Amino acid sequence: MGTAERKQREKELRKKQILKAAEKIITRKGMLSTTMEEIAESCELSKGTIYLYFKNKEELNLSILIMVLENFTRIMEKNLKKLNTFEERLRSIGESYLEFYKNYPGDFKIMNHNPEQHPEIEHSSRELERDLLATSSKLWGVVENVIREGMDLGLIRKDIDPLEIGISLWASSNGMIQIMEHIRSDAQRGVHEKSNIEEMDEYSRRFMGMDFEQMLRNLWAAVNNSILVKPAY
Amino acid sequence: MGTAERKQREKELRKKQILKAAEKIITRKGMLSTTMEEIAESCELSKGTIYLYFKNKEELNLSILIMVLENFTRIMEKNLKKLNTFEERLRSIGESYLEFYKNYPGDFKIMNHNPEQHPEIEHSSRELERDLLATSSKLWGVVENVIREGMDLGLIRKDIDPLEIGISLWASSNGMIQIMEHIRSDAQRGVHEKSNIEEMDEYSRRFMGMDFEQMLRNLWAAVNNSILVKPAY
DNA sequence: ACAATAAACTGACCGGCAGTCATTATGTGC
DNA sequence: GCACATAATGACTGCCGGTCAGTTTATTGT
Repeated sequence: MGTAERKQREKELRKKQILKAAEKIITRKGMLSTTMEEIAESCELSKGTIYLYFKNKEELNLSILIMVLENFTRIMEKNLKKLNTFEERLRSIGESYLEFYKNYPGDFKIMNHNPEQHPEIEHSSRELERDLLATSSKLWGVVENVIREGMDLGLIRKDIDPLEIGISLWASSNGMIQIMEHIRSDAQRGVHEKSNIEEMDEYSRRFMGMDFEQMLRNLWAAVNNSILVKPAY
Repeated sequence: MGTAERKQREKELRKKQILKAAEKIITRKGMLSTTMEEIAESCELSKGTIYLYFKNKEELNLSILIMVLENFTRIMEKNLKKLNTFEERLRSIGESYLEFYKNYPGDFKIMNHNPEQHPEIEHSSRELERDLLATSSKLWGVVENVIREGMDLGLIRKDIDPLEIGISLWASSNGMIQIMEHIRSDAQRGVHEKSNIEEMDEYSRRFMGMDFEQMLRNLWAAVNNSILVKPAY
């Protein structure tokens, strides 16, 4: 009798529906401003029902984060598949990141959202934690593989850890974009509609006299240069 | 008659007292978990009074952020003054950052706290915005000056923008530490007491098999190498 | 077809917190 | 010691995350 299985599938489906609906709102309003009530309304359920599928708001947010990370990894992998030379592939990682930031600014913000810890509150399920760790590990792994590829080709110094480079690139990109968000929000607190690269560029130029994308590319170049056997000065 | 002036001074003093008290709590509990009531209690005032000195919680948080940034800039400048050679001074910037992270983990968290924007809510005062921008500009400026010094000595390539390097270093360091916080909080959601370098290192080694400080230093080296005239491989 | 049982769903309610405001207390000038 | 301004208060409002007793809907056994 497949009823139990169908029930299970339906339950998973509902969960996905809620996640999708929540993502839609959160990408517009941000995690903090979005209320559980709003999410419930948008998928035509009551607030209580949401809590049948997610223990609390934090778990819901975490689940969305996992979804977004998976999505980004997919994009990055898709872009990598199209390319043949190692140089292109190394460059492609940064480009994917920038592309994601441009095309999905809301999701990007989710990706970089760092939840504040409340020591008193009971923490989210171990399972979800493991999922998140696994998902981000997979993401870094993709970068790691490209670096490793470069090592095999003798193009990248073998005395460094490929994962370390992956994380460095990732970290510095995040940091750079965050600093830009900071500058933008300092400059235009509460007035803007949504994050986009043109706006970012404008502020970047206005306040620091330089192009944002160019800065990001230069930073990547800096990291890349230091890992290549023959740096391209 | 100096009464008005004294009143003014007293008002400023109160504001500082509130800020100090708030900082003390926030460094322990974080910005989100700290309530206005708690802050009020800790400086023996009522909640309403706090709102006479700060328009809302966001403005209070922003004022604290400015205070923390000023403090960090002071530390960085103090460390720079002690050193004579350019190489030491360049290195010192990164070390100051790490030192601040180790010694004032709560303040460090404030420094990296990115407030979510609520478009509906009226934004904070223009004056405060300008203060924040001026303060962070001053911070980057310190880095910029060291880079410029290196250029004058012919040790740093002149075809790059010193401010850009300053921001890059700052951004990548922030990003790196944030990613570590992420990993740590993924691994140990809600269980830890407070941020400290030993704990960070433990997680860094456990999950990525590498030392956190070493990673940070390597990242700085990467950026530095790409700006030096003769990279030190 | 229908009762028994389980599973999904609801929304009124609770507690906590940001922010408000009518009222009270304190200090200053005359 | 009175008039006035300024500082401070805390009860109150509205919002939101989270709960739970009760209701609706689906499934199973006979």
